[in-house]
Amino acid sequence: MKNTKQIIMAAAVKEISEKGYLGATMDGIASNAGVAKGTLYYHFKTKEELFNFIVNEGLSLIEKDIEKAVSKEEGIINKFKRLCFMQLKIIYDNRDFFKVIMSQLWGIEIRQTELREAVKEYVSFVEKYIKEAMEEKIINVEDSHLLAYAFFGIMTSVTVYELLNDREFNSIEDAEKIINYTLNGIGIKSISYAN
Amino acid sequence: MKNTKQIIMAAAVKEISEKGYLGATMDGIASNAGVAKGTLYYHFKTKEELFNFIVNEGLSLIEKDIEKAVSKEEGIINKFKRLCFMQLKIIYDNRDFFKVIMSQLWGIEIRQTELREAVKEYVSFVEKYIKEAMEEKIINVEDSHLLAYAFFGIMTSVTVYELLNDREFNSIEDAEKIINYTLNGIGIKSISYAN
DNA sequence: ATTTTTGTACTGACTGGTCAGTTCAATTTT
DNA sequence: AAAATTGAACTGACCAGTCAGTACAAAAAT
Repeated sequence: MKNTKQIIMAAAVKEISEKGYLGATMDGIASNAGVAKGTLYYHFKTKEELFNFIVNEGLSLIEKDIEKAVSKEEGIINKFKRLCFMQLKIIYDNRDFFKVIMSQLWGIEIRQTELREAVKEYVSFVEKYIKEAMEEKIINVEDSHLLAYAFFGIMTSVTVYELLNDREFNSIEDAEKIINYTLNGIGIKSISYAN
Repeated sequence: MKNTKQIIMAAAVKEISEKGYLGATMDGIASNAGVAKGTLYYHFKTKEELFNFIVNEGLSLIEKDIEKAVSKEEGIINKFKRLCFMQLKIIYDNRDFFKVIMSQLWGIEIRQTELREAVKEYVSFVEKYIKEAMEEKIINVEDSHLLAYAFFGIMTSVTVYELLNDREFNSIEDAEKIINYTLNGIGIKSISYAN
């Protein structure tokens, strides 16, 4: 009935989201999961292996979720809108997981460069949809790569917003506002700067 | 002549941006700065104090920079555009500092909640300009608070972009593209979702 | 003019605590 | 019976913070 590996992973995500990778201790994760420390090392060889497993498992589950929801939609416009909405929903539903990702995205340790590769793949996955929409002339931009990252950034700002305001960001209203900014921008036309 | 405190701070930003707060060691920072460990503790009481000093110093310098550049512009439209551009330029010029901020934004440790307070203040500072632009009906959104965070998110995605592609993001072209997405969006009109 | 004192900056060996990872015999679950 | 889990003791590397001492220039005392 109880899947020990899943329980350990959930406890680890919680712990790492709160204390960071180095701040999280194997003892803490074990006691949080309600298992003995030995059990952690029965399922995962090292702390790093546990971390990598969580990241890869998490990201691939999310990709499947998006793929499933988007494929149900008819027409590229609806598909793209659904992609935006799913991205927000998933970040909200997996806040702790995203905190782990965001906090570990920046350094030069092996686990961090590996994480970046995984995230890069995920962004490419999103870019696929953007390219499709571009080819159908649905959206009016020319650089799908750069846009995919801007997309990633605006969506993750949701988590920042929530964290910084001790506020539950879950109203459909707010999600729609964010999506609207993404799709329509904030209004001022054209720009040119240098220096 | 040489300002030891500044040298230490620069070395600390570099070290923490690469290894995170916990991964960075006082020994490493000291040797990186070319001073003895004791010198660190002569200038800063603890590692945490060093961290907090870096964050507050860094953010207030940036605010001053933006204030200065924006106040030179005439008219709210130009001011707002300059704000966008400055934000991108500052992130690019202080990549390591921003990596420190981004990696430490997420946990529940004291230094992290304090950092969030500082960043919150910074976002409020940006929001001020957005509100101004809203009141003058220059931009067509109604929620300045939410927008300030979306703005923060899209701008920081620049750093993610650069990191994930081992690419120097510095061309004015790319900056203009990002600003255009921010101002004009990516094209699809209106949206409504629920579930 | 010289000696003494003071304050500031800096040094680096040392300490005490922490934590990943190990080991393994005993128990429980399947 | 085999697989999974427990629990507790142990090791050794690592690191924040300490502290007694050095260096030295400038001010004060003689």
